Amino acid sequence: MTGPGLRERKKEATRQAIRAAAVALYRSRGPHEVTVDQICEKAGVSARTFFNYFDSKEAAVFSLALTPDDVRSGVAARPASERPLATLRAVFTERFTAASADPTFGERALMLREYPELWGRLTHVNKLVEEAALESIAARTGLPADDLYVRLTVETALAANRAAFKCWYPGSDPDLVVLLNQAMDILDSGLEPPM
Amino acid sequence: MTGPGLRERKKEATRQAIRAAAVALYRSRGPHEVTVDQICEKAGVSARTFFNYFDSKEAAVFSLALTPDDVRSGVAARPASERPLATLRAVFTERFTAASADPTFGERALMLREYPELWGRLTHVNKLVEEAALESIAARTGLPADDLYVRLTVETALAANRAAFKCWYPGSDPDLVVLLNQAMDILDSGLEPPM
DNA sequence: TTGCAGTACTGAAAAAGTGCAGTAGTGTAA
DNA sequence: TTACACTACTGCACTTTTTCAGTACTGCAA
Repeated sequence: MTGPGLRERKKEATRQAIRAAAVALYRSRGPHEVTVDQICEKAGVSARTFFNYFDSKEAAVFSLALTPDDVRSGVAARPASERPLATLRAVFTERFTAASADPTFGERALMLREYPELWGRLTHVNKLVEEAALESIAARTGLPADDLYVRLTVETALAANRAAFKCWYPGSDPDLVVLLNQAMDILDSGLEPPM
Repeated sequence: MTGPGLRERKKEATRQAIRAAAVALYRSRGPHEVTVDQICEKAGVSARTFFNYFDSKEAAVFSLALTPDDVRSGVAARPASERPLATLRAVFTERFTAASADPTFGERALMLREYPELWGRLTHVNKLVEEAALESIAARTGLPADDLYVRLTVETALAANRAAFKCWYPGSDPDLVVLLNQAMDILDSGLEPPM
């Protein structure tokens, strides 16, 4: 009822302050002009604390809304009878809903639009997410991870993700989750042309 | 140039947060209805931390703008040739100027006006301030602390203090320091009626 | 009167955060 | 090239804050 203790809440607040400061500086000065010290000063935190939270400067900015562990535990929590694509839709929408609560989420999206060269930093993490999804769906269906159906399902779900994310304008309608659901609906309809 | 370190600044911020929360709750709920836990919750701090900063619930609210040590060191810092009343004026105005920077100072004044029964809590501290002033002025003049001139000077200065404080409406002109100076001017003029 | 709930407060241990000193890499100017 | 300044990052000692497990007091109801 009372939620997490004071310690947890303050910890999360610190993490959030660092992230917010980092993203804001990346946006206002450009990724190349930002130092750890500046982030720390803006976040009201010492450099040492910064590195207690993030392994690197980049990590503060690129910690994703969707982690491999999210995917694994999310898939595991869904009923086994569910269609794989429906499972991934549920997991992704659930994660994005949670991410929307993070004030820096929209900021980060805008940052990526403003400095597209930063997309490169995400490829590695995206690959990890994909692998997690492959493994999870494979385990659930009993198929091998390199089965065509499994691969296609995962690729398709991630494609819907990317499409929704790129169509999304943070802070304005429609919501990212709405867009993602629309994309998934289109997939469900077999990519029927929308008339 | 860079001022106190991050640690010192955060410490002061915590102290201030506790004081602000305590005074605000005293004002909004009345002194009797406030618990330490409520103050802590509002200040975003654990109960233990509260007691690391203040010996008691009351101490958070009644920590004075003018402490005995302030008086002692303040007087010692003034030139020995100065008239005792001028010394006390300087010390008091200097302290009140500093206190005005404290956002809770006006709040506390209003609290005392709203709950006059709280004045009683201040008598002990006021006595300590008076003693400090007596000792300091006595030491400076070479007179005994119970000398009439010394006593009168201290009592008079404190009276000016009280008068200014009670005439003052926090947040509006004239400033507390201005009022104190006016009171001291009147004393300097030998309590000439203001025409 | 007894028991109980709530509040003030304390001590000790663990966690979070800071300061410092130092290593390593990188760009830049002489 | 060398030298120097700046930045990223680490290890360690230290301080601050939280958590937990208490004791003591106070008002209130059975």
